[in-house]
Amino acid sequence: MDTVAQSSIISATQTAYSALRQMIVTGELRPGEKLKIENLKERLETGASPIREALSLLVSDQLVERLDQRGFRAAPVSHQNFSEILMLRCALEDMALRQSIAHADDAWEETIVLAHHRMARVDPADIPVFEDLHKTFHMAMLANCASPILLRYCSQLYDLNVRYRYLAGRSQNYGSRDVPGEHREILEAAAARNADLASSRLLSHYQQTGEFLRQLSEVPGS
Amino acid sequence: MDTVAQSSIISATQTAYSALRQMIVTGELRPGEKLKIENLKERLETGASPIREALSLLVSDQLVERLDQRGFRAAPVSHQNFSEILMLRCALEDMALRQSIAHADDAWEETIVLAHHRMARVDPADIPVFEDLHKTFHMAMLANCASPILLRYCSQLYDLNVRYRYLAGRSQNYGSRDVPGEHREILEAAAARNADLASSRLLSHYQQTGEFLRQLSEVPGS
DNA sequence: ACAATAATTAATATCGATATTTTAAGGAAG
DNA sequence: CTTCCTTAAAATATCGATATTAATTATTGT
Repeated sequence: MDTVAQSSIISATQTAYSALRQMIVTGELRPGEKLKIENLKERLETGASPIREALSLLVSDQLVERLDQRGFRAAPVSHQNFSEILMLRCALEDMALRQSIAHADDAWEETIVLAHHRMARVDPADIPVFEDLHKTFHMAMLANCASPILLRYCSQLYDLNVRYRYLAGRSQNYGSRDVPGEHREILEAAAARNADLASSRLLSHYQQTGEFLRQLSEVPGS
Repeated sequence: MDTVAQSSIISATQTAYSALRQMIVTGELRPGEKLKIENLKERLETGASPIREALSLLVSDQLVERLDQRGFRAAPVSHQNFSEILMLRCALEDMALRQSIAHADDAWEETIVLAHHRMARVDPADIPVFEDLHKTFHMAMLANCASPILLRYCSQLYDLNVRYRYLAGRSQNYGSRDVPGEHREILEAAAARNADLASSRLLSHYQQTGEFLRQLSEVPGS
């Protein structure tokens, strides 16, 4: 069969999953777009089975919808959906952050300082690198909450939100906002174990971004 | 190929998904148990592809775990996991119920009254029927919250919790508790649009069940 | 011309077979 | 007797092909 290819250690399904996820989050696959297996087989250079399985995984991440016997499509977007994501993120991350701080120890404090440092030193214009470190930073803040399911939900909602950021167009600068400063202040409050302050800063951070995105025109599905 | 079989309207994947879900929730497939495709092919009388896809869907429901290249297994259980589910359910259902009541209208009120009636009139000893109506009742209370993602999380957590009820053994009666009475009181508070009272009754309902289950011995995985 | 229906095309869902990888077993050496 | 390596068995992951189902186009009758 196929000579080398995905030989290595990682399965074709995982490869397809990561690639498709990336393509949907960045908007390369548009909201509502029909996801044809044949089509994706070529683009990802793999068989139908791994793609089908990857799409099934993405269904539960709410990035893909399965239509009865009519295959898959990228999840559609809407103002309503965006507002819901923002609202839920605030509620769940508030919960996670407070628990995280409640269990704070030196090791965790060092983790978040490091995650912040790594994010702060790269150029935010290098989107893929920055986005990755940005998520790592935010998740590190929550990671100490000892609630894997909650973390999973936060991670899912984070990705759904990032998708809207990409769809709104990444060339936007954030006006008069000092986003790095906001990050630093959230970090400082968390490191100081001040849950109320850290949470209020985090939620404000999200809501400002939410307000900003809300002003941009919605990207229509299909 | 196979003559009749899954002819009808519903796909083999959906059939396998429902069946496997049921088998895991009821404990027919034990926590931590290896889920061998060959094995399941026989039991469900279908091919490997639908089973594989169904298992992928269950992964995101957190009822199944995927191990690198070593297939699937039923999600393990633990006290910690149970506590987390209970905690999250209380937090998320509190949120959903309050929003549901905030949007209350006559149609919703009628829905929950009806759902309660249908649950109340069947014999709780008829487990499959009662469980179905019980979930329908609880979800109907939340359904008015206009937040599909939140509802989905609540539904997931509900199922994860039901699994623990099955694993703890369904023959248990709930001691001195008047569970039907608790349901009625939750319904009444919600119908009266008293969010604080309804929520406090709902959470107490869950926490009592939680305490009860916590006393039973944990079912070991594999 | 237009609706309804029939033929055609395209795409999905599923099967059966195969290559890869993991697990288990069996020896040989230390 | 234990450890490591080799070999055999089992199971997974994936492919290629096919039957089903949905979408599209052509056709016919009014």
